[in-house]
This record gives sequence, structure tokens and C-alpha cells, in this order.
Amino acid sequence: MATIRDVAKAAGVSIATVSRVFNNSALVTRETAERVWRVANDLDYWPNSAAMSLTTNRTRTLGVLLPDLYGEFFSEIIRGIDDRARRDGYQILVSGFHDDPGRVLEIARSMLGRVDGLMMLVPDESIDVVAKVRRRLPVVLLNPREEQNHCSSVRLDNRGGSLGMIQHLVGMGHRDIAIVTGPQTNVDADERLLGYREALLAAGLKPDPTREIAGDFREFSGFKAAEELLALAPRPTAVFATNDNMAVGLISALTAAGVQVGEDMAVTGFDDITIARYLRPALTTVHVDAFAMGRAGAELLLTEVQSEEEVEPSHVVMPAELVIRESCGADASQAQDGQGRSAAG
Amino acid sequence: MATIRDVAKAAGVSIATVSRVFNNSALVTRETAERVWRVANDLDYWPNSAAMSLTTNRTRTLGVLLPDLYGEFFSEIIRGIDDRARRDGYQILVSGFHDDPGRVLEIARSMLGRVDGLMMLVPDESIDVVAKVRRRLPVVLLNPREEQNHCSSVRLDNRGGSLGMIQHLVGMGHRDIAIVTGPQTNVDADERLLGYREALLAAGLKPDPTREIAGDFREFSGFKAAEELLALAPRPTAVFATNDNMAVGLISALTAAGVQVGEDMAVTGFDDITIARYLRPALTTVHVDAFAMGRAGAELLLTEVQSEEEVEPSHVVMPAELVIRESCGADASQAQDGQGRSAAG
DNA sequence: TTGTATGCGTTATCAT
DNA sequence: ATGATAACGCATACAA
Repeated sequence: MATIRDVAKAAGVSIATVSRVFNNSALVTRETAERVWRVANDLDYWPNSAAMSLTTNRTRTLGVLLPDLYGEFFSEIIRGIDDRARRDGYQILVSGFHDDPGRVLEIARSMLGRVDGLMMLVPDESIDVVAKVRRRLPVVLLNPREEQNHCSSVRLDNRGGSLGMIQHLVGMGHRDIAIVTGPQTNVDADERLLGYREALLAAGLKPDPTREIAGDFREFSGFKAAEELLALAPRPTAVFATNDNMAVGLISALTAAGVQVGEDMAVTGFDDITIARYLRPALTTVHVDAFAMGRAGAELLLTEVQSEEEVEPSHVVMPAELVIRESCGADASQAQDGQGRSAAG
Repeated sequence: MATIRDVAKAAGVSIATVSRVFNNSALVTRETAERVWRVANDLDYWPNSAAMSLTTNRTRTLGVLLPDLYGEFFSEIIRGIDDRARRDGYQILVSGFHDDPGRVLEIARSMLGRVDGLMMLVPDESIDVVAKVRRRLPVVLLNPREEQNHCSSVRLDNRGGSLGMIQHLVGMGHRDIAIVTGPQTNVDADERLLGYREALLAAGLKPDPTREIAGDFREFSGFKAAEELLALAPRPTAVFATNDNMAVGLISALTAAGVQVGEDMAVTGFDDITIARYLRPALTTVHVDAFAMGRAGAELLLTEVQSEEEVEPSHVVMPAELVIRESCGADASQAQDGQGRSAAG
């Protein structure tokens, strides 16, 4: 295929001129430019991006490193990033490390020279990798366990979401509220659990370890949790599943056991996945706007990438809004809109 | 940051040796190699991928160009591609052209030099762009309207899916089956409609234009279709929505109108989106395995990318399997597995 | 086994 | 306004 040299030769100019034409430099006569364009078109010349990157040290690409490319959450994050990035003409290079933290370093390295900045959603143990990346590229962290003062971050207000949910349940009269937790190593799971305990204390209730049922964020663990729950005496009147997947399993198990969810027992979730509103009863949960998170992250990263001087890292916290539907026993019609969403308490 | 030259100098060797060490060449003494590794580590040297790409003409990256990054379908395609690609150590560079075919050329060009091959799901009108890309890179087409003999492709058996669905409905005794179509320009929509007509004819029934209600694949168009449907006299006993989104709208509108879906009227969809099994009644539909499509496409692309000589384009057709649940009025328990899936007829 | 030198396809700095 | 030429950071053919 034709290179810039071929075009230059065929147009009877130097490669410098061709380069200028393709970069819309003003320092070139209209006639020359037109001739070059025509020749380039005839030769079907496409500039090589790798070569451009090498000289300019810019790629107009944002790297995205996620645990996985699976599921609504990550998919929406990607879409949010892409949405914001393309407005500035940036592309995205995505990669998942698939639960293998060892791959984080490897992938980050392979992105060097191919991206102008990197957005990462990685476990704590990869913090040293983050530091290394940070030395060469702007980095934005997604949901880090704690704010890293050297890079910007976007975090989800898990704690606030839990607080709002428990406050709502307490407000409905519940005094014995169980929780189904997520994986111990998971930041979100951890924060949601802490928010739950905190909310109980704030309401004058005492967190009780027997009310904390272990789950792993997967549907089946919610299913299993139902059994443990029903064995408790006295039986809790409400269960807060720390994610919707588990709430789904919980509801089907409880329903199968003859428990009327919403009436006999309140069940709530966290995430507001698509199916939440299609469940029967429709699931009361906490809405997480992954799209907005991705967009916010891209916003931060782009300003760093496009700025000449160092920018102060900033930390944005995404709100987690309570969405009242039926599974908590509330009358869903009291909510403000058709989807039953209301502001967190 | 350190370059290969810095490492060479600090280790007291030439850059060629450093390069050999990083490429695991056997032509280097163990001691030299160890010294280079140590020095490289001390200097925190990371090779620049753009420079590597430029010299080797390889990127170990697959480009993915989709209409959008939104929704389950594309998300699953991406995951399928990624799943297969990373097995061979490839990354993926994804981009959406967001319903702007003009951007297809632009994006494809920007990928040159950054990917070893390109997977595209583009409209017919971009066929000339495909040809241009094809001259420089291996290309795999996703769901092209017709097989392009110059590049490999992965297509969905829309026609077969429709046939299976209509056969099933006919088998249940329905003789007046309406359809809600998709956007006219959409390949899938088109093929699903043709399959419907064909199946009717094969069953000795006559396609009737008044039974073909226009939709646009969005939930609301299914909602609106209900009105048209109920106005028909005689009223069809079954409706085949050409995608699940519209089926969702259809079911809620019909239910609101007092029609018992599954009993008074059979409603079926196409795609088998996640919520299909959570609907009440659970949706009978045609399962589309987007993950498998992505994986199959990546498989084809990788063989082309990694092969020395030209490979013959191959065309794979992904099956679309009938999933019998409740909305068609069938007893879902007759299906073979818990999810109610059965082979297409 | 290691080093030298050239090239990959651009952009950018000088000249002219 | 245009051209020569030196980078950019690496891989590799060839020499030693």
C-alpha cells in the first residue's frame, strides 16, 4: 500500500508537503494541496497511525482496563466512556483482566504507546501497577477502595445507597433487617455492608452478626441465603441483598417456599439492573448509573490528557439513588415517576 | 521514561541485545539476559508498543467496528470477540459509528497501523469502505446482507429462526398470525419478515399485508402495535414480534387492554434478551447467541491474521433456536431444560 | 554471542 | 511555500 513517500513522488512534492496537507497546515498553496489530495486519493493512501503515534507521541485513544467485559455494569461503563470520548474524537482500547490481577501489569504495559491515558477498575493489590502507569500516563481510577491522592477517581456512593435503603425500611416499620453480603474482597460489597451497619446504629438498632448472611453477588448465593434466612428465629421482616442478582435468587427461593415477598417479607437489592423492574414483585433497589460513571471518568481523563501542564487530581462520587418498587412492600405508586425512582433519603 | 537505548547503555550492551532479551531470543547468554532484565527493571523500562508495531507491522490487536456499544447484543458480541482474542494474546480496539455511516470510513482509517485485522458490523452502504479496508487488512463481516465473496463473515440465521417460530405457532393450531416488523433498512428485520412469509406459505397459509404491522425494534413501537392489532377483524390469534423489545411493549399494552397473553393471544419475540424469562408471562422467543457470534468472528479473523498466505474466506451461519416459554400459550414445562429452550423445528 | 547499521512511516526543525 | 533531514523507539540483516 501507498505510503507518504509514494504520494510525494507521484505528486512531485516532498513528504513534508504531503504531511502538511494531511495536517491541514496553512503553509501550503491551494493548488499544491489539491494536487496532493487528488494523488493521495488515486493511490488510495491511508496514513499509518502507528507511525503518527510514534512521532507525535499522541494516539487519540483512551485505554480502558476492567475486570471483565461481561454484564450490564461494565458494558454500560464502556458505553459511557465511549460516549464522552468520541465527542473529543477519541477512541477506546478496552481490555479485561478476567479475575487475574497478574494480567493487569501485562495489559497496562501493552497499552503504552497505544493510548494517551488509562482508565482502570482494578483490585487493591494492583495499586503498585497503578503507580507505575501513573508515571507515564494520566490515569483515572474507577471505584478504588480509597482515594489515591496521585490520580483522579470516580467512585460510587455505596455507603449512601445502603443508608438510604435501610432508612427507607426502618421508615416502613422494620426493626429486624437482615443483609446478604457480597464477596469479602469486593470494595462495593464491603462498603454496602458498612453502610448497612452504620444505618442500623443511626436508627438505634443493633447490628447482629446472625443477620449477616454471606453471599457472593451471584444469583445462586441469594437463592441459598433464603434457606438460612428462613431458619432464623425470630425471622427478620426484611432482607437487603447487596446486589440485584442475589435479590433475584432470594425472591425466587422465598416465593417457592410460600413466602409472599413484599407482604410477608420485604426484599431489596442494589444496582437496579434491567430486569429489576420486570420481576414480580418488582424489585425495590438502589440505582447505579454505570453509564454516568464511565462518562464522568472519561471527562476527567480527557482533561488530563489534553492539558499541557499537570492537573490536580479530582475525585467524583456518583450518587446511588433509592428506587422504590414493590418488593419492599411499599405502594410503588407513591414514587415520583413511572419507573418508581425517587431520591435517596 | 527509559527507552531501549537507556537500558542498553546502563547494561553495557547494544540495543540489539536488549531487544533480543525482551523478545526471548535464544541467541543471548544467560548472564547477559539476566543483567539486562535487572537493569530494565531498575530503570522501569516498558517497551513502546507503537514503535514495535511500526517495525514488526504487527499489533496483536483486533479492531471491532459496531453500530453502537449499547445494549446486550453488542455487548455480548464484544465479550465473545474478547474471549476468543485473548486466548491468542490479542487485544481489541472497539469503536461505534453511532448510526453515522460516514464515520465508518474515518474510523476504519484511524485503525490502520493499530490493528492486525478488523471485524465490522456495518450497513450495506459501507460496502465500498469494506473493500478498501480489505485491501490492507483481513476483515470479517458480521451480519452482512449477503455474503461478500472477498471476506469471511458470520451471519445469524434469521430466516431459520422465523421459520421455527411460525412452525411452532402453526403446530399449536394458529392460522391467523400477525407480525410486528423492524426498521425497513435493517437486515435482521428484513430476513425475519421474509422467513415469516415463507413459513406461512409453507404451511399453506397466505401472507396478508394487513397482518404486517410496522415497528422499529423499539419497545414503544410494540406498545403502539397493540392498538393496530386489536383493531383488526377478525383478530389474529398470535403475534410474532420480530424482536423482544417490541414484544415487551406488546405484552404490556395487551395486558393493559385486558387481553390475557398466552391464552387469549399468543405473543412471541426474537433475540431472547435477559428479561425475556422474567416477563409474565415468560416470553417465547428465538435465542440469539451474540457471544457465540463474536467468538466465531474472532476465530475467523485470527486465523486470517495469523496465517502467512491468503486464506479462503469462509462463511459461518449461527443457528437461531426456538425457546418455548409461556407467552405463546404452550405449557413451558414441555421444554427440555429449565430455561425452556428447545431446538428449532 | 554480540554489535552496527538500516528501515518502519510519520512529524518537525531547519534551511532555502 | 517548499524541501532535506533528523528524530521517534524499536526489530533485524548482516558483520564480526
